[in-house]
Amino acid sequence: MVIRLKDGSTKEYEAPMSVISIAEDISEGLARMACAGEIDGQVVDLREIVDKDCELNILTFNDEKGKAAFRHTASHILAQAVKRLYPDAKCTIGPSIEEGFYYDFDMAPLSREDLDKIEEEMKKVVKEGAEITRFTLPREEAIRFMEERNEPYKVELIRDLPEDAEISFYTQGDFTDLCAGPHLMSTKPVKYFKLTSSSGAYWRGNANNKMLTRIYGTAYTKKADLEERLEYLENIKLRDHNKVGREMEIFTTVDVIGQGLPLFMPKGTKIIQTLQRWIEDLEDNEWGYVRTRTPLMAKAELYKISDHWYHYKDGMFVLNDTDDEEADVTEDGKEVMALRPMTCPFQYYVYKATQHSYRDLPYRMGETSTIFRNEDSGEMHGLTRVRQFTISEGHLICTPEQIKSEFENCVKLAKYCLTTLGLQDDVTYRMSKWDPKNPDKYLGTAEEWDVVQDAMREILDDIGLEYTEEDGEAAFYGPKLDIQAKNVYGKEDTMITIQLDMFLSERFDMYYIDQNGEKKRPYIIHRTSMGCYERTLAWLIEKYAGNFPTWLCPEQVRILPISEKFQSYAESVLAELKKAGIKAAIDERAEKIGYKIREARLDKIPYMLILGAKEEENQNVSVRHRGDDGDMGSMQLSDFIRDVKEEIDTKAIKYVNISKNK
RNA sequence: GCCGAUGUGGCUCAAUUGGCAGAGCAGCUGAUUUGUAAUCAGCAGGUUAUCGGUUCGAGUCCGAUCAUCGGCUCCA
Repeated sequence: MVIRLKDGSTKEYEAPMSVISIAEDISEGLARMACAGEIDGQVVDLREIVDKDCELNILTFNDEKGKAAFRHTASHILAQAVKRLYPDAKCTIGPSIEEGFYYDFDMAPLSREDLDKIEEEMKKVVKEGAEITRFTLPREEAIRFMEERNEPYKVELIRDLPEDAEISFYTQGDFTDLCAGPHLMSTKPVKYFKLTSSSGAYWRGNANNKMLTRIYGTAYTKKADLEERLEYLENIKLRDHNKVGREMEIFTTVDVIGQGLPLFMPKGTKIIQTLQRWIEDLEDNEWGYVRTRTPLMAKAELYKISDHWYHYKDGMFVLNDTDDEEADVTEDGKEVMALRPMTCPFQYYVYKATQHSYRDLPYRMGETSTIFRNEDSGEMHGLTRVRQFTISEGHLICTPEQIKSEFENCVKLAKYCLTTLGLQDDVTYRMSKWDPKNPDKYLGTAEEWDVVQDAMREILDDIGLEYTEEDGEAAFYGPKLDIQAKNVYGKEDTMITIQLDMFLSERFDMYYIDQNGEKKRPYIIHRTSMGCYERTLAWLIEKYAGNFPTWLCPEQVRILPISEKFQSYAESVLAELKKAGIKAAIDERAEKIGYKIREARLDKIPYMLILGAKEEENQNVSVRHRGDDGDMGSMQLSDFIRDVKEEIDTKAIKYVNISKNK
């Protein structure tokens, strides 16, 4: 047989051979590094026997799939250690994940000390360096095998496998686990690992199932890589918006006000105001939007028309609620109301308030819209998951012919916003589809969903966007293009969403008059340009570690006179800056200049002007910025103002900390 | 909502087995008038998240509630 390798070369063998033997034949070093194989694009175990011509790739820790096999083996080592220390623990599943691995056990919760002990036991397992072997069993024997070992979750997993599935097991020393593989050849190479945390996790990810104990860990081939990762986890605190944002006095929370209800302090408010003014002017002046301002609450009736009442009532703050879901008034005659969880129907009524001809379309409505969602108590987090937030909301009412270009423009606008903020490379695009297995959660029929999803896919393909598709992530009224970003901890959130709605114009009886004088149903696009201000601000804090682009900074220049003698000069400089529309302030404290510079840095102010005798004499300023090499020397004030103004006006991203998140 | 951890001045942290709540930074008042990461002195700041219990005595032990954090689940 002829084996083609990654580098284009070929190897010929008379008899069938295992992947690992072929790796050994290529080079001893490669065999040592090998984590898994890839035959014609299919990931396989190192023990896989190759018996025909194929393309073979030996995967090492440097390949994502090799890394996964390595860390999956680490999760088995974890399971082996847990079973030794806690023989009653029941094994469930233990996959590799992006930055490591986890394993879920049915056992009592663990403390950090427990994790340390398990880690010690894992070190013993690795030191023993047991060979890992694979075997398969027929279905009934496999079930019996796990029943004998008192592993009910494994039995359940086997029973749920397709009838024709091959049921494989891996053994390392005194531990055997049901597992599809692939795995390393022994436990020996997994030298550098760390158990990072433990938490609860539902069996099979279902909240109705039992809560298991999950142990998270990470593993590397090199000590330095592990240390780098652990150091990164430590340094995350310097970016974490929830910590940095509070320290910088951007926002705070108060126990008696409640969960998910952040208070923006003057600095945070100024940043949001800057963003909001930018977005509103941008949409209205350059993208053809009209602005609306609609109520924050409405009668239950409205949400019944939109169907939110039936699909989303648990997520709404309902006022004067009754036991009778259909009742529009309480027993003592009060109207049942709800705070709005979205803006859609409100803007629809703005559209409906006047009659529209096809000539009026597309009709693009924008609103800086505050909405309320009654999130479960455990869900709130900093500024990224809150119960009240304000979104750059909008709905576009258009004819069928316009839907494509309007959708495309929404994507362009979102991309423009992201690029302006320097976030364009940190996002992924996801087409969020309905869940065909769960049609009750959605309006409409499978046929209707197919039509609109196909339409969206066609638009996305035409734009040439790179995107993934995911079932079960759609809105109940239509599919979405979600623009996703990860926070510093790697958790993904939707930042921007653009949605196609095919049902609500019918429900709200919206129409336009076409060329023939006939009433026609418009199409609706729900969209946001820059998402919600809370989440976007959180993202910016983490992206720039609080060192925002100058145009967003609540204080752009701090004036630092070296003594009170230069107070009047400082005031004249301040006046010049203010006249130019630059946000500046004088530091009037009498401390040493070095101390003031440090304070300005902690406040993450972009520019510091140092004023003393030299500057006053020359009528100039000594400039430092917050970057690593902060000294810009002295220059004429007018030159400085010109440069800063240009930076602000063009929304340039200069002198900000943009070192990449690892 | 579920599992776990945490909660002491604005911030960071102390407080032996249950035995007088303390320090640094920030703040305020003076003094100092300073050239690139910390000038000196003084003052003030607390019902130890809240409520209840055990105890002669609770920051410390127990219970409940609230909030925060790490996850799970959820996120129109």
